[in-house]
Amino acid sequence: MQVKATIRIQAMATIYEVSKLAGVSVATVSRVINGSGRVSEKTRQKVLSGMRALDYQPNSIAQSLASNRSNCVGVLVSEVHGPVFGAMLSGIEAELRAAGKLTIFATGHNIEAKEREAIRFLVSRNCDALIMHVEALADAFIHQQAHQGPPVLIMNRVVPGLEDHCISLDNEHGGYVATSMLLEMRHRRIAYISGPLAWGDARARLEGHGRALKEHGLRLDRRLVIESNFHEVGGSEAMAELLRRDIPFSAVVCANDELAAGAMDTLRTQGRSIPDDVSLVGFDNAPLSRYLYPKLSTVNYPIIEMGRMAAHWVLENVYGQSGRDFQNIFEPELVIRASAGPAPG
Amino acid sequence: MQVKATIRIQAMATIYEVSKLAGVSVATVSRVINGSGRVSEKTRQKVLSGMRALDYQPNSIAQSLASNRSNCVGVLVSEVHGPVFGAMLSGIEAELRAAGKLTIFATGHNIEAKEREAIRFLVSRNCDALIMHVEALADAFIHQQAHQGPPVLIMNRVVPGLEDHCISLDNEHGGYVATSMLLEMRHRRIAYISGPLAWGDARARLEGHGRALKEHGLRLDRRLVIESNFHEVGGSEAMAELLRRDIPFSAVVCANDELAAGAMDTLRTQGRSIPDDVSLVGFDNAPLSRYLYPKLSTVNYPIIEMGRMAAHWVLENVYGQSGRDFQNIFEPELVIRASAGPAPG
DNA sequence: CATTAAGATGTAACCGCTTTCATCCTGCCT
DNA sequence: AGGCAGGATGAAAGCGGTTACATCTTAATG
Repeated sequence: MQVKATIRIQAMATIYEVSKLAGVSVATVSRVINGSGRVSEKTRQKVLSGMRALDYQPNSIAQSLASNRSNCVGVLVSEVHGPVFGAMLSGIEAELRAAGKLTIFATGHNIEAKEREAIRFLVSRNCDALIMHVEALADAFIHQQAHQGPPVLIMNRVVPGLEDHCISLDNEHGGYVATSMLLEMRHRRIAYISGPLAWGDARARLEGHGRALKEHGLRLDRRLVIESNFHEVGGSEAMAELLRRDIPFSAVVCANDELAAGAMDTLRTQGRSIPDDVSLVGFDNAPLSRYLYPKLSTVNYPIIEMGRMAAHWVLENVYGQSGRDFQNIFEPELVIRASAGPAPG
Repeated sequence: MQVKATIRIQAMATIYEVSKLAGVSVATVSRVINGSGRVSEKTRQKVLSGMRALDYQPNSIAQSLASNRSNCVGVLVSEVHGPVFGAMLSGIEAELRAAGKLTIFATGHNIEAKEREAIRFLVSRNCDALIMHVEALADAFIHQQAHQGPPVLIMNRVVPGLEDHCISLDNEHGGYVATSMLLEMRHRRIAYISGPLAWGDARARLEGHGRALKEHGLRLDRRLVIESNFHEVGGSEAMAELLRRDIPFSAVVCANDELAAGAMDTLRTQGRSIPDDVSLVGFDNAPLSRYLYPKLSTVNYPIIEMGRMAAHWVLENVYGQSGRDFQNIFEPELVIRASAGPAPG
C-alpha cells in the first residue's frame, strides 16, 4: 500500500517560473545560478530576489542531464561498517560535501563478482569519478576500468602504471617502526603474526619487520612468523601455535589490531602477563585498540586523512578545483600505549 | 590541472541507437526496459539483443528526469563511522541495492543547523524518500518536513503523530532486562550510570531499570544513579564519583557500552575486580563490548536489522513493492558475557 | 463477412536545465 | 554622425529518457 499522498504545499518552482517572475529569459537565470557568462548586476539582483521569493532550488537531475555532469562521486568499499571503511567514507564525504558534491557508495565485500557489479552500479548512476578500495579485482581490470569509465582513484593499493591514481600507506615503513620500537626496548626475540601474504599490504608490513631486525643485526626466525588472516580468531590461533612451538620470544608484532586482540586473549588465557612477559604491538590504530586491556600499542593508519586526500584529488582532477598538493603515500606513525614495555631481564 | 582526457572506447549508446538497431521506436525500447506496457515477445527479443549488442545501459539521470523518480533514498545519520550508524547504513544499503535503489547519505553531527542543511542537501538531490536519524531537530520540524518533502522514516525516535513512520528500540525493556538479570544473580544494590536524561532513549533505559527494581520490591536509590554523557570518559568519571560516594553496590548498569568501558577502566584502576567485586552491564552490544576485558555483558541493539526494516518500509511505501510486515518497535535482548556474575556473599 | 475490441507500436510532447549562437544595446572613436 | 567592439540578453536546440495518445494490426464475435 502506497503512503497516503502527502500534501505538498507547492510543487517545487522551476527555472521557468523564476525567469517569468524576474522578467528575464531562462538562459539568464541559468547564468546567475552557475555564475557563468556575464550578467549585469541589476539583472542579477532581480533574478536572485525572484529565486528567493519562490524558494527556488535548481533541480539537480535536470542540471546533470543538461550538463552531462552528475556532481556525484562513487565510492566502492568492502563494507560500510568496520573501522577502516567507515572512517574512509567519512573523510571523503566531509570534503566532497563541503564542495557541494554528492557521495554515493556501494559495497564489494572483497568478492570479485560483487566488486565488478558494484562498479557497474556506481557507473550506471553516472558518477563523475570513482574512488575504489578493492582487493579482489586484478590490476588488469582496474586498468581497463580506468580507461573506459570515469576517472578512477584507488585506495590502499598501488597499481603498476597507475601510481598517480593511487593513495596508499607505506606499510613497509609501518612494519619497520613497530619492530624498531620493540628493538629499542631491548627485545631480541620478536615474533610476528602476519596477515595473508597473498595481500600486498600484509607482505609489506612483514618486510618492514624484517628490515628492522636486519638493521639491528638480527635475522628473521621463520619459526617465529605465522601467517594468519587479519581476524581476531586468527590471532588467537596464531598465538596458540606460537606458544606451542615453545621457542622463546618476549614480544609480538601483529599485522593488525584484530590479530593483536586475539593474540592478547590467548596470552591471558595461558597466564602470560602483558607487557611483563610479552609485549604486544598491533597495526591500524583501530578504535578497538584503545579498549583492549592493556591498551594496545599500534601503528596509526591515517585513513580519514587519506579519504580526505582522495576527495581532494577528485575535486582537483575532475572538477578542476585547485586544492592542496597531492600526497600519494602516507607515512604511518607509532602510537605507544601500555601493551609494549621493555624486555624482561 | 585536469586529468588527461581518457580515451573512452565508445560513448555510451542511447535508447535511440538501440531503437534504430532493433528497428522499433524508442517508446518500444523504453517499454521493454521497464517492463511496462505490452510488447510482443518477438519484438522484445529484437530489442533485447539490440541492447546487448550495444552494451546499452539506460542513462539513469535521464530516466529520473523523465519519470520524476530518482530511485534513490537519502539517509541522514550523525556520523558515518561509529558502530551504530555504520551498521545502520550497512543494513539499509544492502536491502536497497538488492532492489536496485541507490542510497545516498549525509551527516548531521547532532547539530541542529547541520541536520537541517543535510536534509536540504539530500532533498535537493531529489531522493524519493528520507530515512533520518536525527537528535537535534524538534518534533515540529520533522512534522513539517514529513508534510512538504519526500516521505520520511525516522530511526531511533518516536515522534508523536508520526508513530507509523518511526522505527525504534524498546529502550525501557532493555533497561529492564539488564537490571533483571543482575537481580536474578542476587544483586540487591545496583548502581546506574545514565546517558543525558534530556534524551528520550536515556530516560527510557533508566525507567526500565527502575521498573525491574520495583518488581523485586526494591526502590531506586537516587544516590546510586549518575547522569553522564554516553561517552567513555563520562563513564570513567561517573564511576569515580560513585566510588567516592562510598555507598555500597555490587553491580552497575551502564546506559551504553562506552560508559561501561570507562567505568571498567576506573574500577580496575581502583583495584576492584570485575565481576568478583562489581558486576557490569552495558547497552548496545557495540563491537567494543567484545574487546573489553572481561568481555562485557550487554543488551543487544539490533541496528542492522532495524536498518533493513527501514529499507523495507521505503520499498513498500514509496516504491510499492510488497515486503514483509512492518515492525515498529524492536525488542532488545540480553547478551551475557563475563563482566556480570553472581553477587558476592 | 463486417464489426469490434484488444494488442502492438509509433509520434511527439514533455521533464527542467545548459549552452550555442544570434540579436540588441551602449558607449567610444574617428 | 557613422561605424564598431563588446557586453547583455534571448531564442531554441538539445541532454536521454517516459508516457499519453493516436494509429495500425489482428483475431474474435455475431
